[in-house]
Amino acid sequence: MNHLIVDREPRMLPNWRDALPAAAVVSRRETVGGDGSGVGIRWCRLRTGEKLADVLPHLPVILSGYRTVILADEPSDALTLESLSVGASGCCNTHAAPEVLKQVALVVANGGLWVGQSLLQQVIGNTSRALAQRAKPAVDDPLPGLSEREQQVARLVAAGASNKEIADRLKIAERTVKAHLTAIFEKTGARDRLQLSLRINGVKL
Amino acid sequence: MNHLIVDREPRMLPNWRDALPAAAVVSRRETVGGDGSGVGIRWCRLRTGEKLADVLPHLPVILSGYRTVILADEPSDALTLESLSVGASGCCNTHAAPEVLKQVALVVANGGLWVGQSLLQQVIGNTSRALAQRAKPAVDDPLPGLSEREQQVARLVAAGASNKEIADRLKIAERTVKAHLTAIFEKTGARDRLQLSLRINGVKL
DNA sequence: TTGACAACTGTACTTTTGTTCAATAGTCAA
DNA sequence: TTGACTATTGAACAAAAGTACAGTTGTCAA
Repeated sequence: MNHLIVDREPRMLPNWRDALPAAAVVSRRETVGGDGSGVGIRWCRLRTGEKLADVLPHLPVILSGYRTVILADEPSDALTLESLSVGASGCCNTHAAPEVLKQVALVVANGGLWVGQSLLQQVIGNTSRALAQRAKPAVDDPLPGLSEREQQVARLVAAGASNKEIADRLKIAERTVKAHLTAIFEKTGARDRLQLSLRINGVKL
Repeated sequence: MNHLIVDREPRMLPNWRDALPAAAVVSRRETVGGDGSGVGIRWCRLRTGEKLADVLPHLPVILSGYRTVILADEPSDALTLESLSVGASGCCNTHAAPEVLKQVALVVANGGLWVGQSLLQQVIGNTSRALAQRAKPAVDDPLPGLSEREQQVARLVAAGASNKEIADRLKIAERTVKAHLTAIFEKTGARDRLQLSLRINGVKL
C-alpha cells in the first residue's frame, strides 16, 4: 500500500510519521501530473481556512488505483459530506492520533468510506446497535466447536493455502494437516476445503 | 430464502406475487410469537396513516435469521431513516414494481441496507457517480479475457462446485470442465480452484 | 478458402486432497 | 488413576484435481 501525502507546504507531521512511516509527502504542484501508476491512498491536507474547491484542481480525483482521503485541519460533518460528494473516500482530522489514521487507511484501502463517528450517528441514528446485533449472527464465527489448532488450519485453508503450505507454516507434517482437516470437515459438515473456505469467508451463495 | 409478508389485513398484492411468488402473507397477530427458526426476509407493510410505532410492538426486531424491510404505502426519506433506526434493513414503496422488490430482496438478503435513491442522493450527494466509477475496478469482473463458457465454469467453481457437478450442470464431460479450468488458470494466473474462488468472491487476504 | 479461435472430448499421467487403520504422547477433569 | 480430548504422525489407499498430447467440430472474419 502506497501512501502519498499532499500538502501546500510539504512537511511530515509526527502523527503521520507514526501512522504511515513509508508515506511520501509532496506539494500540490507535484501531484498535478502523476503517471497514475500503482495503488494506494492519497492523503490530501486541507489547512485552516482552505476550502475543498481550493485544492480540487490539483486532484485528478480518479487516479487509477489511488483513493483519496481529506486531512482537514478543521473537520466537520459538512466538509466530510462534501469530500464524499467529490469522490473522496473519507475525511478526518489532520492531527488525528496515529491509531486513528491507521484505522482510516485500513478501511479505505479495503474500499470502505471513512465518515467519522458523529456523522455516522447522525445519518444512521441509533441503528448502530441494531446493526451490531445483526452483524453478530452473520459474522458469527463459522468455526464453532473447533479446537485452537483446527481453527488455525481452517483459517489458512480459507485463505487459500495448500496442505503443504499449512504444514510448513505451522511446522507440522502434512499428514497432520490432513488429520485436522478431516476433523474439521467432520465437525463443520463442509464437504471439502473449498466449501470450508466459502463458509469462513462468509460468501453468500 | 424465506419471505414473510406481514400485513394488517393479509392479502397478496399482484406485485408482491410477481416478485416473491413463494412468500407467505400473515397478519400481525400471527407473527408475535414465531419460533424464530429459519432465515429470510420479513416484509412489514405500513398502511397509509399508520406509523412505525403502530406495528413495532408486533415485531421482535431481532428474529434470528430474519431481516426486516418496511413496505410503506406512503414512503418518505424520514420514514426510511426511522426504519433503519429501529433495526430494519430498509424501506420501500408498497406498490413498487416486482423488479424493484426483487432487487431489494437481493440486497437485503446479502446484508445490505435498502435506502432508496432519493435518500441516498441526499445523504451522499452526488458521490454516486464517483462511487460507481470506483466500484467498477474494485468489483471489476475478475474474469477479464475469459470466454463466455469459461466464465460460467469459473463462477460455478467460485460457488464451490466440483468438476463433476459443473459437468452435470452444463451438460458437458468432466474432461471438458478440466480443459476450461486449465485455460482459466492459465489466463488468470490462479493456482487452483480455491485461489480462483477467492479472487472471484473478492476475498481480501 | 484459409486461419484463428471457441467448444468439446478421449487417453493417460502426475499431483493434491481426503480417508482408513493404527499408534504415541500430553492435558485435564471426574 | 482413568477416561476423554487434543495434537501428532506413519503407511496405504481412494478420489479429485489438474496437466500433457491429440483430435473433431463449428463459427467468423480476412
